[in-house]
Parts: sequence; C-alpha cells; structure tokens
Amino acid sequence: MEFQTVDKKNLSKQVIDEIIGLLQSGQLKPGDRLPTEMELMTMCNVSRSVMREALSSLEAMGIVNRKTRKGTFFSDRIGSEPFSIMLALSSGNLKSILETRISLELGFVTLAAEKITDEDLERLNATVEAMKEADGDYTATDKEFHEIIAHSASNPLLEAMIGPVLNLYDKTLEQISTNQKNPEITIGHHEAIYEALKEKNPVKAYQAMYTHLSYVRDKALRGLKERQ
Amino acid sequence: MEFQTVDKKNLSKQVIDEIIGLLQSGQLKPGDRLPTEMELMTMCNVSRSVMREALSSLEAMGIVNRKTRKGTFFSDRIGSEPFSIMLALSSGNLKSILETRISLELGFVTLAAEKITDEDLERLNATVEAMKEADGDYTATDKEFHEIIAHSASNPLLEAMIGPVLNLYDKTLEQISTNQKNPEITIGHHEAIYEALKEKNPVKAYQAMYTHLSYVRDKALRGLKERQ
DNA sequence: TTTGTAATTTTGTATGACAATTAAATTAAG
DNA sequence: CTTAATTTAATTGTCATACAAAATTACAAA
Repeated sequence: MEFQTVDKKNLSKQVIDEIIGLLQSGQLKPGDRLPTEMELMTMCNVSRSVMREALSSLEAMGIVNRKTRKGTFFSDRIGSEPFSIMLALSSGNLKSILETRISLELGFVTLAAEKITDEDLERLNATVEAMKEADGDYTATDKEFHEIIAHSASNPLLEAMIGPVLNLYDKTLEQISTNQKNPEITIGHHEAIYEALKEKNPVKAYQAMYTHLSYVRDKALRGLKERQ
Repeated sequence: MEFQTVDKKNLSKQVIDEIIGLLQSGQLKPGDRLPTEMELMTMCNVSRSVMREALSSLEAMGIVNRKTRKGTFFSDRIGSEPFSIMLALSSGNLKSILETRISLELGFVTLAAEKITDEDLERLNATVEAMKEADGDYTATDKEFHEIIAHSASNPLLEAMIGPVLNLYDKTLEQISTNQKNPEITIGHHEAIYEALKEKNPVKAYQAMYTHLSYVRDKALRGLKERQ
C-alpha cells in the first residue's frame, strides 16, 4: 500500500490560484479593480506578506497591474511577460530562436488564412507597399507584417506570443550585425504570403511563410558562420 | 518638447531580472543551487521581504524551486507554469482552445519533420501500434503521440507548451463528454503523420496534421452543438 | 475661481519574531 | 560497532509592526 505524496502548496500559491479563479469564474473581468491588499488579506485570512508575495507573482506574470494609491487591476489582455521569460530562459542560440519563430509563425499564418478580415488584409498590403517604398531600414515594417498575421489569427494567446519572439529575434540579430538585406526577396515573399491569405488558402499560406522563414533562417545562419 | 515617462521598476522586479541574469550569463546553470535568502538579500542590498517577493514570483513561474532547509534551485527545464497560466486566462471557449492547439501543433510537426530522430520515430510508431491494439480508452496514447512530436522538434520552449495545451484540451472535452470516438480515423491520421515524418517531409507532415486536427476540431464543435 | 498645502489612501520596503520543514549531528540502546 | 532515537540546526514560510513613497483627494487661503 503506497500513498501518493500530497503536493502541498504554500499559502502564496494558494492565494494566486484563488485570485486567478476570480477571473476564470467571471466574478471579475479584465480591467477590473481588485480589493486592496488589506481587504484581500482579510478575505483570504493570510498575512499581508503572503498576499504581497502572491500579488507580486501575479504582477511579474503580467496578470495584474499595481499602482500606489490607485490599487490593483487585472490586465486587459494576456501579457507577454510569461512567454518573454520562457523565451529568455530558452534562448541558447540563434538557431533555436529561429526555429521557435518558424514553428509559431507557421501556425499563426494557417489560422490567419482561415480567419483574416478585409481590414487586416488591407493593413498587410499597406506594409508590403511601405516596404517597396522604403529607402533604408524596413525592420519595423517587416515586423508589423508578421504582427498583423498573428493578430489575424484572432486568438489573444497567440497574439501575445509574437511580440516577444520578434523582439528576441531582432535583438539577437543585432548582435550578429550582418547587414545583408535583400529587400526584393523579402518583399516577394511577403507578397506571396499576402496573396495566399487573400485567397484564404491555409496550405498555400503555410508554404509561402515556410519558404520565407527558411530563407531568413538560412541567411542568418550563414551570416553567423561568416562572422566566425 | 515631450519627455518619455520613465518606467520605474520596483525592487522585487529588479531582483527578478538579476536572478534571471545569473542563468543567462551562465554563472549558474539549470539545477544549480542559489545562495540562501539571507545571502541574496545581502548581496542585492534589499530587505528579506523584497527578496522573498522576487523568489516567490520566480517560483510561481517555475524558474526556481524552493525547499525548506535545502534551499532554492534553478529548475532543470523550462517550466510549463507560465504557459499554463496564459492558457488558463485565455481559454474562453472550446473553439479557441482548438485553434490554439492547431496553431501550435502545426508548427511543431513542421520542425519535427526536419529534425526527428530514429528513436522518436520508433516511439511514434509504437504509439500507433498501441492504439491499434487498444480496447477502450486510447486518450493517453493519443496524447503521447502528440507529445513525442513536440519533443522531436528538439526545442525546450516548444516542448514546454505541449503539455498544458493537451491537458486543457482534454479537460475541456471532458466537460462536454461526447463519446463519439472513431479510432480508425484517428489511427489513419496518425499513420499518415508518421509516414510523412519518416520521409522527413515538412509540408506533407503539416498537411497530415492539419487534416487530423481539423477533423478533431470539427468533431468537437459538432459535439458541442449537439449538446445544446 | 485658482493655487497651495495638508490629509489620506494604497502600494512599497524594512525589521524582527516565531513557525514549519527536514536534514545533519549527537546520543542512547542493543 | 551498528542501528535507532532524539536533539540540533539550516533554510524557507508566515506573521506582525512600523514607516516610506507615490499620488489622489480634500480643505484652506488668496
């Protein structure tokens, strides 16, 4: 006869669960104000320290925002913090960052092909046109293109992931600092992706995105090699 | 003339960054023991309260584990906690859960097609065979199939995401409780995915997985509708 | 009515005390 | 000498209290 060890949670973790439960149950909504620390500690019957530990954790995860004298509020949207941290901890090298990006963006573009709105299609097209007109650095426009696609998936969780991924990619690339940009190729790829999305064709969009990101990957890895 | 507001971080957030920096800089490795709370508070020149808030946050995110009398250790692997919480907060309905799953798994399977090892191929095949032999519930085996694929992408971050996604999916489906299972179709899909992975063909693997998960989605949504 | 100051509210930080957990050290028993 | 039992100690866990900081609100004076 063997007893399973009981996984005891400390009080602050239990409080975290309770507070998240307020959101999940619909008692409070994103953007709503929570009771004050003093009220919460009484409600949960724990010390203020425990409550602060729980709230600090929730704030680090972007689930709440706390402001002196105003109070503590649930965030309006799923924050990028948790994923940013996971990314920061995982980012061993450029290759794995690129692969993470590929993996996520291929999924995003598939959903986008199913669900993209005319408005987002126009915004996408605008970035393609802006890139054609751009004289110098088109990184921001390039990034915007990818962000619109993630947004088009109409899924707040997925959308919360694109920012951290692209930021980490940009940051890593800066450190390598290869300035071999081929705007024509990138623009061509973006156009192909755009056309596939316009047709609402997931497989075609996937293939266009995979081609694009594989090219980005190969170029970056080549640049890395030449740098050594 | 406009001044940008300075984004001031409180002390516990600053301490979090410093501790994560220990990992990123390689000073400490996953699994290593951190200094004690008392030592850390001296090193960082903050009170014990602030240090505990920071450590509680790190523990809530699965980055460290703390044990009475033993100390505080960096986790061996990227935890699922951050992503679990993001998922918990985002999970409005079955449709969005299904879409999240589709998006992520399509990316995973693409990378898996590039990188899968013979060993993982064998394990995949074993699950397909196990499902053929299964008399009753093959949920665990089905889940394992998908987990192996995520593992095959050989990316710790992506691998940390599959567990929470599948758990949430299972949990949501339980609540719907439609018992319309077609093992033959699922097995057929798994076989097609397996064959594509064996050929190391990303596009084919993607298409097979997309077909499978679209079927899963349609069936679940149909079941949901019939339940209302 | 506007401006300046004081009061207030809520979060932020520090300190000290004690509790709880659990490993290590010491003592006692066979 | 070995094993078992007890005590001690190390580290995290919780609580309480005090004060600081930030920033809004209320009140008084011009």
